[in-house]
Amino acid sequence: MKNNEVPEIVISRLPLYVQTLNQLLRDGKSVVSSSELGDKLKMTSSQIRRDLSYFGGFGKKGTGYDIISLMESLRKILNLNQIWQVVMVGVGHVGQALLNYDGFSRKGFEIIAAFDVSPKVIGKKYGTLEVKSVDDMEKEICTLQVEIGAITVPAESAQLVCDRLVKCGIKAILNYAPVALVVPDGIQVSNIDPVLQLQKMTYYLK
Amino acid sequence: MKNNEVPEIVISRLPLYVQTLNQLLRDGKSVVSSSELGDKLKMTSSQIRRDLSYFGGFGKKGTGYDIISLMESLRKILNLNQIWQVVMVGVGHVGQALLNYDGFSRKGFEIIAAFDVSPKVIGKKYGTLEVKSVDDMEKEICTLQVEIGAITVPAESAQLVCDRLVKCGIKAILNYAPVALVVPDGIQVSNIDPVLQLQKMTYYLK
DNA sequence: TAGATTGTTAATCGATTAACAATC
DNA sequence: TAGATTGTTAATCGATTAACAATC
Repeated sequence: MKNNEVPEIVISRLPLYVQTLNQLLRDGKSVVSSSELGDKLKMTSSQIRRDLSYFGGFGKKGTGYDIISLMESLRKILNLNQIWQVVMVGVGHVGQALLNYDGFSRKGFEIIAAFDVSPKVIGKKYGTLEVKSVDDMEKEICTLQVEIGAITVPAESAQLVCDRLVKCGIKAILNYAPVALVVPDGIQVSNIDPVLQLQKMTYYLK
Repeated sequence: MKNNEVPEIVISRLPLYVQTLNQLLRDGKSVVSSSELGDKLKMTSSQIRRDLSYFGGFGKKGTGYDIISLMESLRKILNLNQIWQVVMVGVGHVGQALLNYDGFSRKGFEIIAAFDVSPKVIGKKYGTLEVKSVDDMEKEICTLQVEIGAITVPAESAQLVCDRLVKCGIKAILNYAPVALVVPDGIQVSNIDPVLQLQKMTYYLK
């Protein structure tokens, strides 16, 4: 790490730890060692202890980690003890699947607004949420404190939508469009493109 | 790298190169240098040249890379010059979105069978594809030469579905369920979990 | 030719792993 | 106490970058 920042790759593993701890908890366990956790995640116990040590000491020597308290610590580090509001742009098939996906809300992410260009979906309701015209996007969200946006529009319009979201103060973007978005420094982008994933797997096939 | 294998991280960048080359082509360019490509992808030109050099020399000194021929070479390396058949299990909201997503077929991935447990969707047609009962999965696909499976079932049943797919000869799995699947050596798994992506971004927010 | 850019090697950087003293 | 496992440091490993000769 450059100064005293935690490497991004370490951060990206924390949600996996939370997920696995949850699973262990559901299996009825209450304590776990770094090597058990490592087995589950196909990682070395060293790496897990090293990762955690960036944030402090969470275990008890000779015993391991209390699952609930470790999970709580990690959730606090990742800012997961709050409900994060999300704005969605594009209510095609992917957008609709996301609106219907309860995993979002169960994990603390709430879609509070959805926009589209098509009169076919504008006005449509998903639960209590009504799809609005993308023309009204700035008016609707720039005053709110939303920090997360989901882009589920076609590739051609993704960059434009992205620019507009950033202008409205969005700081993190979940991008479903198959394009590499250009954003200013300090804006997080996560790309979800199943085709890229498939294309790297086919290298190993045949 | 251990022996003479290409590092996985290099492989994972190749589809991005293909994507960007496509974009440049659409913009009307026919030649690109490693530094231009690096600018687009926020990478150093060194890294791009190093990555490509694992597979040979594709450029011309003093000039750069012919976009079409580099793209063609990369597509061949990734085995993208064929149509890959995909079997899908789970036709809920996510599965339906995938069935309706034309990006799959446009990029050479064809969903040839879809299975579900629910009588509500069994028999339903998406284009020419009819959803079948998951009970018939083995009967339907074990004899085929499909190598790719998409798991779009709830978390609870994902591992079971995964085991059955592997038994049918599936070698690569696109997993939409929020669980870490356990698979035998040599089976590729790519996880698509938007929540994990969101959870690593929230670390940097607030 | 002169300028540009590749392909490749060596240097650097960062991440992972091994080892072990501390201690529950 | 003896056994187990943490937290941390040092060693190792692998990936990225810089540099440059080759050459289009």
